Parts: sequence; structure tokens; C-alpha cells
Amino acid sequence: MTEKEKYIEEVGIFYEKYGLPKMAGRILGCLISSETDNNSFENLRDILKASKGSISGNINLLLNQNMIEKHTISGDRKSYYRIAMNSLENIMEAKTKSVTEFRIILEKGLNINPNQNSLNFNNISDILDYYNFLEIEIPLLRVKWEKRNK
Amino acid sequence: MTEKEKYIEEVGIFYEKYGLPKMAGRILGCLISSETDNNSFENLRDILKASKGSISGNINLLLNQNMIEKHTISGDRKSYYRIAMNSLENIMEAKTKSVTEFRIILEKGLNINPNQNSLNFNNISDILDYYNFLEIEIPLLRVKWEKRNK
DNA sequence: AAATAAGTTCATTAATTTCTGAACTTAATG
DNA sequence: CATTAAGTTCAGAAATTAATGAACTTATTT
Repeated sequence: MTEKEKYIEEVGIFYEKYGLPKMAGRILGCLISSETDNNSFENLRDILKASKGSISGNINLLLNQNMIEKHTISGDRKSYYRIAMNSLENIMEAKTKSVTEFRIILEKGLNINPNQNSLNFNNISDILDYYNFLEIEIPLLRVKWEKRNK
Repeated sequence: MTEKEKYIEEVGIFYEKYGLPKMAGRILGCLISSETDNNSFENLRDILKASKGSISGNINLLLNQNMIEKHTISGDRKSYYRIAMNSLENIMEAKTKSVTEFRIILEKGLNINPNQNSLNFNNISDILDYYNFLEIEIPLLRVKWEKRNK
């Protein structure tokens, strides 16, 4: 097993730990460790020795997550993939989304709570305030980064 | 199905979506929507109609994630569970951890890249810089919150 | 110290997710 | 317009993960 093969498996396992298909992580691992920007479907298939179905499904998963992007060249029917540069945005977007989703869950829980003066209710209210704070602050980090880098 | 039962299932599905056991989400749902701070093992079992093994395993999962905490009363052999107030800290800790883990993965990928002048290498270097930035900034959000709330 | 209660462990079963491979679609090329 | 290439779809197989339930541990009570 080469260094690169080991690395690809490592990214696969990382992805799996977060409840996502190992193959998606492997594809990401390929693209990160690749010296080129132009990895085709076939390329990935050769490196990963996986079925077309699995490569296809997981490429589309990563495209939907905006972790990778597709680019094409006219006169060439293949599509090529690379790590998405806008993954910077998407990292934070995904984080904000998960914060928002949990904020909504907390709110719903509080709303159906029959005893709005209980200690439990108050504790959860505090947590909810924190989530509201995060929901505002996380996107601001992106803005801070942009300012700093121009 | 009561409002509360529906809610509990919803939190279960939310948890499942993030690759965690549905039962862990259900337990969280119970604790969020409960009017008391004192939900015992037995309590959860009654509400969720699940096996002892599943309740036990998932309580311990949530305890390890610091999402819930255990408290006891002397003269009572039961343990009681509630949403952890320090989950505020843990939310950010978990986020920082996932950022750090991915930063390490990106670094490794760059290190094994044979062409350190390629476009791909440079793009990923930029993403890496952003991760380094986030790794510093995310814990600072917690500090900002603390300042604001005292 | 026997009985009981609270919770854990773990082998088996059940449910879910992912992968494969073959048939299919779409579009470009000769 | 037939052929080929690129990729998608989807039913079934394989692999993984979660839940069950019974036996077990630990600690408390009578």
C-alpha cells in the first residue's frame, strides 16, 4: 500500500466517522492528494477500483455538498473534478445549517413543554440563546476572513 | 401519536441524519421536552419502549458527547439525566475538533502531493489557511458570549 | 447474607446503508 | 443514423450498524 493509498483510506474512514459513505471520503482523498486539477470519472474509478454506480453516486453527493466541483473542456466529453474553492463558504454554511436545525429543534421542544417555569425549561432557554448567538456569529467569521485577506 | 411523541421521533431522525443512533436522538428529545430535570433510566425506558441495552448504550453515548449529564440523590439508587448545561462549551468544542481533524487531513494530503507548485496544491493551501483561521476563531466565539452575558 | 434494584455487557437478530453490475439514457462522433 | 463514450439508475447482494433480551455485575436494602 503506497503512501497515497493509505491516505485515501484515512480520508474514507474520517468520512465514515461522520456518518457519510466511505467512498465519498475516498474520492475527496484522491482529489486532495492529486497533483492535478483534472481528475475524471474514469480516473477515480481506476484509482479506487470501485463500481461506476458507487463513483457516480458519491461524486454527486460531494457535488451536492459543494465539497467538489465539476469542470469540462469543450471537445472532450469527460467531466473533471476538483476540490471546490468555494468549499470555504460551504464549510461555514454547513455549520450554520446544523446550528439552525438544532436551534429549531430546541425551540419546538420548549414550545411543547407544559411547565414553562421549570428549571429544565430555563436551562434549555439558555442553550437556545447561545444557538441564536452562534447563528449570527458564524457567518460573520467568513466576513472577517474576507476582510483580512484583501 | 401525541405532540410529544412526534417531537421525540423528530429529534431521533435529526440525529440519524448526522450518522448517530436514532435512539440517542430520542433520548435527547425526551429530555428537551420534559418538564422535569429528573428523568431516570426507567422513565426513559417507559417513554421510549426500548430495551435496557439500547437505553444504556445511548445514554452513555450522550454522556460521552457531554450532551447530557447524570445526577444522583443519596438514598435513591437511581440515576437521573438532564440536558447538560455545559453543552454550550461542548457544541463549540465538537465543532473545533471537526475543524482540526479536517485541517490535519488537508495538511497530510498536501505533504504527500508530489507537485507543490500545481494549481491544485495552491487551492488546497488556501483552504488550509482558512481552516487554521477557524480553529483560532471558533473558541473565541465562546469567549465573546461569556463576556456579553455577564 | 439473601433478596432486590439499577444498570451493563454481549451474542443474536433486525434494520439500514452502501456497493455492485447490468441495463439504460444522453449526447457526441464518424 | 449507427456507433461509441460518459455517466445514471436501480434491483439485489454485501456489509455495517443498531436494537433486543437474557445473563451478569454491583451495590443497596431488609
